Amino acid sequence: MKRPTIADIARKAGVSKGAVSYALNGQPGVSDATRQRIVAIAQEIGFNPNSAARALSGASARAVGLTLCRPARILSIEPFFMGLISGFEQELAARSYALTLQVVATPQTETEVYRRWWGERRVDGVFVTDLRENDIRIPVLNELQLPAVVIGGPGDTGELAQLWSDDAGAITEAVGYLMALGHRRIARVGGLPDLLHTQTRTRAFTEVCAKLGLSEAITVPSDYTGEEGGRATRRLLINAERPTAIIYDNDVMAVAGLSVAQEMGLSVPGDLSIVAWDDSPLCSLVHPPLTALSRDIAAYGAHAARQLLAAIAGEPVGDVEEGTAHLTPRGSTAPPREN
Amino acid sequence: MKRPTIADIARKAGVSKGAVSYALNGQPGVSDATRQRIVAIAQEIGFNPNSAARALSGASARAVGLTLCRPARILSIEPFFMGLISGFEQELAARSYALTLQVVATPQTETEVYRRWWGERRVDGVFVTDLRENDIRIPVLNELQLPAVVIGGPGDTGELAQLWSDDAGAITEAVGYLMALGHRRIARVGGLPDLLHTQTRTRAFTEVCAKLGLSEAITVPSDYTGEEGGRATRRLLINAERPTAIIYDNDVMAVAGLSVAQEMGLSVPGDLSIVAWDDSPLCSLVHPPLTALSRDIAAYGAHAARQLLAAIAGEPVGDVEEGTAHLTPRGSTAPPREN
DNA sequence: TGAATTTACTGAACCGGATAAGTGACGCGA
DNA sequence: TCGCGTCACTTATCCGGTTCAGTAAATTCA
Repeated sequence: MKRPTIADIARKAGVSKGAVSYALNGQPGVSDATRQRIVAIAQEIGFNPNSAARALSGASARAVGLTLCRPARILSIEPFFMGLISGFEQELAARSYALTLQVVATPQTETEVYRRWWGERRVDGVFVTDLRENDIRIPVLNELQLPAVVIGGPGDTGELAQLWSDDAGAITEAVGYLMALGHRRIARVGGLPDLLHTQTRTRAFTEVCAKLGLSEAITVPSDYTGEEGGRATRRLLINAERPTAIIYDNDVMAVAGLSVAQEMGLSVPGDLSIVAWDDSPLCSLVHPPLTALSRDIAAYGAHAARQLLAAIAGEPVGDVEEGTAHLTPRGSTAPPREN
Repeated sequence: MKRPTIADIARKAGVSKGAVSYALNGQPGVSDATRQRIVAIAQEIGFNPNSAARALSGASARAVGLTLCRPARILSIEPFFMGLISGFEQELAARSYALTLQVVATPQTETEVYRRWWGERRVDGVFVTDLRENDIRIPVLNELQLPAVVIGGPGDTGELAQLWSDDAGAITEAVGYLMALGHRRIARVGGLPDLLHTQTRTRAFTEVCAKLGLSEAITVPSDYTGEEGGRATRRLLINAERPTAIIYDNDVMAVAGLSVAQEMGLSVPGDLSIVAWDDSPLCSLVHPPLTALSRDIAAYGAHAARQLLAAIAGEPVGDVEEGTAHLTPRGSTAPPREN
């Protein structure tokens, strides 16, 4: 089956290729009557502009890219990215931009993918997640002048637009809530320590605990996997002075932590309260359901997509802080047992 | 920054554009010495062929598409798709094919996306998941002659290649195992009933139970979500003659089922054994860890990608049944308690 | 009424590769 | 030594859009 081209439309309408192009793109240079005739013919024969031809003649590729740099077994279970992607799509689909995905092993490979995409003119811009300190991807993107939105800061991204969520506010709310319940020994199982937003959270956690008079605000670094999250929990709970509440940097680790606590014979929330950061259906699935810091990840992604499209369009795009996650109390938190 | 083109390379090497194209694509028509010189220059200036130009001059778009038709909240937590995507990427990245993703709401929209992708010449082929009975996507793909691999059959797909896993074998193994433990009342919480592979599983479950002499092999339909899985579990367990073992069509529902059982005061595996279909890290996270039907989903995806690339290359591609999932016994299964 | 401007187009160049057709130079067999 | 085939290229065309320069007709304005 042959794909219809603007030449086909031009022939049918009895005009030139150029006129068809103007008509379909809403450019001036054709009369309303002709435009309507051309649009009708395009509709009728099911015309879709060849994206390659379009991209080649200097216009945009109408595609944006996302690289995911996590091992497959983490990606498969981590709800965050799929939520983010769903959010991207809401905006992208509406303007018929395609999303190109690539799973990579290292940040080094990510920069290579950016270079290739740029060279191939495959994408008009990219989403950057998991910002690190002195992130090697940032200078590459700046050098290539490839529009990008960086998710997971704030950090030093040069000219690139950024989007992050108010992690300090969220952790203040969580710690305040646990203290109001009567907890005094609160620990945190953190995400990958080299990610910038993990560092932001750690700093905020330490500060807010200090301000509220909690002497020992321990953060155990972890890596977002259930195994590590469980291991970190075990380390925390074998202490004589074990915490009465633990905040986890993602839901997967929180579920693992819950499981470890139950396995050690501790009751949740009686002996240990648990708060999960990011509220996926996972949190409501387990028993007891987990108190979580909820934020609308799809909305977060949609916002990022709008920013990226604006950056691609050449509009000035500032850095944006998304709203604070709010606490959704469920069965995993309660006042600590007197002992 | 200007992208290097073959014209730049041609100028540097003192040859024509055509020679460069032949040299870089391994075509005959240039001497080894010249070829090496050209390749070296391309390397040096970091040349990547413009994908649009390539696609336009009749070659392939070097991209394949995947549409995902599940609501965001299911996608985010369902580990299957991310595992599949990781598998796709293993093969695609190796041959520098891009993966274009689109999240859609209905199968109807999927067909529209296929038409658009075809018209735009954006992809060379597509992955089709969640095959249904009389699936409306199949005739569209056959009409467009768009290469495709259908995952989740077997079913009637005309000329399109198919890949499915041996669900009957897997369920035979699971039921056999539970019977060997002494279970006689085994139920199943199924996935979306209109998906073909769910129907295959249901049929196989009924058959194998009948063959092994289990009179009541109930399948409760569900939709892969935790909520529905939990609800279905509750319905099963309030029966006087409640099952002593339940097989779930995915891990999310199994986890939810576990949670419901515990909430109802039933011990797992003492009062109820649980088997999950598809073994994600989720199964090892909960307490007790879930016995699961494990299959290598990434390998499944990689296999599908190889098939799709072969179909795109015009090679004959037959239907393939992937290996049977094997049972990984964990703490959620045990002999039923005497009562 | 004639000149200037605007409208509604057409024709052709261009983007950057792939590729068919053409062209010398060279080697080799008769 | 002629003719033929092969090699190593070059030249030119094509893919399907976008866009700029040009043009004839219609309209505006003095």
